[in-house]
Order: sequence, then C-alpha cells, then structure tokens
Amino acid sequence: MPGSAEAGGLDALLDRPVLEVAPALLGAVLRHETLDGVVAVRLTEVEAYDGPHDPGSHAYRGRTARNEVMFGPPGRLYVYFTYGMHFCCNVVVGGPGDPAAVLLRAGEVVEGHDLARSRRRGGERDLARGPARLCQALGIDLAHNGADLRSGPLTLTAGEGPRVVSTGPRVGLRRAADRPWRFWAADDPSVSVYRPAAPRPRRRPS
DNA sequence: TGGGCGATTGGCT
DNA sequence: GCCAATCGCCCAC
Repeated sequence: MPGSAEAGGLDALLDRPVLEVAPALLGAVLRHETLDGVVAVRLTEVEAYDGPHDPGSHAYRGRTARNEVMFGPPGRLYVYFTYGMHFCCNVVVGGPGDPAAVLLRAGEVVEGHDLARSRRRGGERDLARGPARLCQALGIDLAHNGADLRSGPLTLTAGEGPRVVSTGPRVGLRRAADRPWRFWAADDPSVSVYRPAAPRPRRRPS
C-alpha cells in the first residue's frame, strides 16, 4: 500500500517533502513513558505546515525563540503554548534551515487508557481528539519541546496507515485557509471536528 | 513598550 | 451556536 512505512523507518519517512510526510504519519504511534506510566496514541489526523512558504506556519516570518526547534533537525518534537492554556505538538520535518512541521491533531489511545483518562475529562473517543487534548492525554508540555523522537521517553514509530486518507483545509487558520493540507483517516471517530477560523470583526464597517 | 490575537477547549444558551 | 478563559508571542507604534 502506498505511503505505508515499517516500524523503525522514521528517518527515511521524515526525509521527504512535508506534504508527503504528513499523510504518511497517519497510523504512526506516539508513545510517552513517564513515572506515572505509559500512554501511546495512534495518529488519525495531522496537518502540514510548510515553513517559509506557508503563511499559516509559525515559521513564516522567520526564526524566533518560540519556533527555534522547527529550524533544527527533523525527528524532534516542536511544542507550543496557545490560548493561554493549551499545548500543541508537531513533528519537525526537513533538514536544518527548512522549518517544516506536521501538527498532530488527533489520535486513538492504544496503550495506557487509564492514565490517559486520569489526565483528561471525557469519554474514550475524546481522549486525544484535538491537538491540545492529544498533548494532554500524552502528558506533553513545553518541557518536551525539542525532544528527540527516536529514543528517550518520547518515541514516534511509523505504522500502517488507514485504508482511505481524506484531505481538506486546516482547522482554525485565517491565513492560507484554502490549502487542503489537513489529512485524516476517513471515517475514524477520533478525528476532530472541523472549525473554520473565526472571522476577524471589521474595524470600521463603512 | 503596549495591545491584539491565536494551529483550542468546554460550558452554557 | 456562541463565547469566555488566559497568557505568551510578535508586530506596530
């Protein structure tokens, strides 16, 4: 099946254009081991952010303290804090100086259900349904920004992807909202709900 | 140096 | 469907 990758093939997987990497990450498993135990999530929804060419990317306006990790080597986790209360995480793609990344938007908990539930409110289906929920279920925060996903407490393992991959516009973006760079496993209940960006109120409706 | 706004979520109408 | 929570980032002044 096209796009499928074997476990351990992470480096080969990430060494491709981000628009190819993103759908290929569907089915991959992100696993986090802490003192509390282990939670692992099989990815069912991701979004591609194409560095300097993409007005929707954090890296569009160049290197800053926040997006530093995006400019580093691939295979690391880029974590950012948003809305004053949530964390979201990305897999860094592309070589140094090419700040592409794949936002991990949703997944299905495949290991550590009890621990994930203790970190989150809500039912099984909602445990990792949405980028901030996924981070919460896995216990990911800013302390994990820049973490190497090949070894250590956080690992990403390529896996078999879904039979059908759907594509559509990314969620919540005002800029470049038309680019269909969101990828998800068709008919998977753990995929998050699409919400277009809230339109900015007109300053002076004249 | 100030202020608008965000790759969101959950609670309430 | 609507909206508050909540604060760091970043651009404009």
